[in-house]
Amino acid sequence: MSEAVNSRNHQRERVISAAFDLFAERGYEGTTVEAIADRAGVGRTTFFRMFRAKESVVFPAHDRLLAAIEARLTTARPGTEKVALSEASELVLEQYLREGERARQRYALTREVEALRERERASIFQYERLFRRFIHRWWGGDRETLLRAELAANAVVTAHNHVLRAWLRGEVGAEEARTWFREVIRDLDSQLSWYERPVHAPGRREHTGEHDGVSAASEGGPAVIVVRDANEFHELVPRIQELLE
Amino acid sequence: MSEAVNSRNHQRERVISAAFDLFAERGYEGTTVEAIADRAGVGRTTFFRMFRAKESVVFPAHDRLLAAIEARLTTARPGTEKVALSEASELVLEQYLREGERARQRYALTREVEALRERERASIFQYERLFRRFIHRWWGGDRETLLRAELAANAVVTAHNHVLRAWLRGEVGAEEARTWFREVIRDLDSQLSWYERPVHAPGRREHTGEHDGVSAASEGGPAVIVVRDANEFHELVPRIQELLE
DNA sequence: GCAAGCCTGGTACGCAGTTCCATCTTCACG
DNA sequence: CGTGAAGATGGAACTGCGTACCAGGCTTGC
Repeated sequence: MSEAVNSRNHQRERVISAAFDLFAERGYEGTTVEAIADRAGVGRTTFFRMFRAKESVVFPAHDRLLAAIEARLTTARPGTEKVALSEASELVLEQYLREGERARQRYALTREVEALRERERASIFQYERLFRRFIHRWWGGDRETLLRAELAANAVVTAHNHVLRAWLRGEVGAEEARTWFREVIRDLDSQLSWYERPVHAPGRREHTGEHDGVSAASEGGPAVIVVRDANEFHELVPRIQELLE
Repeated sequence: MSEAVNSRNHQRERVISAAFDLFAERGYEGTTVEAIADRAGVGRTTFFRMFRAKESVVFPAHDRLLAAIEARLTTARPGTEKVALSEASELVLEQYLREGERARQRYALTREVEALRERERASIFQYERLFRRFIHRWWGGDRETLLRAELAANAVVTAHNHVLRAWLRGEVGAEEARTWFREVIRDLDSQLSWYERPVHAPGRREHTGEHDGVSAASEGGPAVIVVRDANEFHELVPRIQELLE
């Protein structure tokens, strides 16, 4: 965590800001990479070392986000897959909400510029593929379940994006978006179950209390418990106890 | 239907063939637009008049296909929407089966070249949007059904592409692909019906037992608890309770 | 303090895609 | 047939993205 690294992060931030400023002033196509580099006080070469392409500066957090999702999905255990799925998507939502105005700027930009829309689609496909990979694995990993896993993954991503876009367009506030998203995921639940229904017999799945708003992942070591509504925690204690055993 | 039009179509065919030949010889990136134009005996300028971009020569029938789908969907009447949906997707499948080897060449090319994969995704999104537009209209066209229309459209397109890809990879023959596709669409039927079912009133969902603890996230939000030793969980309950308040 | 690396920025290059213009073909009409 | 208009063609020049290469400055380790 040396000074050099810190300064590089700062430099990177400066480039991103310069880019967004210029995009706002002259539009995306009207802004050359050279202009961005100049305003940020770096060379054109350095820009391309920081970002693979001009488009990439618009979605700078994408890779980190993908990694975070993968990390969250990896923690899923039998019975907690749906919570993992829901919370992993929520990571994306939260990232955007955190970015706030810049995310909305990017959205406005993306609406206008075809090249950026393509870029956005590429991101969405990466999310879908990631989710599909995990769901497919959870559901057995054989060829017959692949299509269902794909459908399930796409459904989650689509639902998430639907809510996200509403927020990006300013149609709902941050808190509304959160609750709406949870609602949508809950609505989707039966769909995912349907998709999960395998062609042949599934491995049995004991009741784990996932519908009770609590999930737990535990394998001997430390246990992590997620309680969706802290106010009803005491009602859930028996369930949690059960899950931990 | 003059001689000129005929000759132009022929010329266009020559360019496409030249492009595919060169892609096979030197790869996509290794082939310049100038080389394609030269081999086809036309000018570089003419190439860009025929195809918007280098990528476009790889998917030359795309626009026509979109139009055909739209035409088929337009003929849907109350009660025949699902047939229209199924047959419209089948148009795509049939187009590929008709193209035969060239379609498989394109698929192989698309697997290797990122730019072409992006292009393919863009096509898929166009299909999804088209289907969504129609489904949404069929289901009333109000905001509440939009998400469900989106989910339904994506499900159809995803299922179709799944089968199509199996054929493109040579895993199934043409006839198998056709029957499999119909089978898949039939399986999807109950899903589409579910998606069609209107959303619960925007007011409030009544408090059913199975959703306990999940819905009321407005206060406090989810809590995450880490228990270092799951075995001692019960001893920690009072303290956790305390922390949550 | 010196040498071995890396980060930086500059130059040059290839190529996609656009614009402009001169030339050639096609077609309609007298 | 002939002629003029409209449109199609190809060439040349230009912009800008992305890459390769190189030289100079800065950090890092000994």
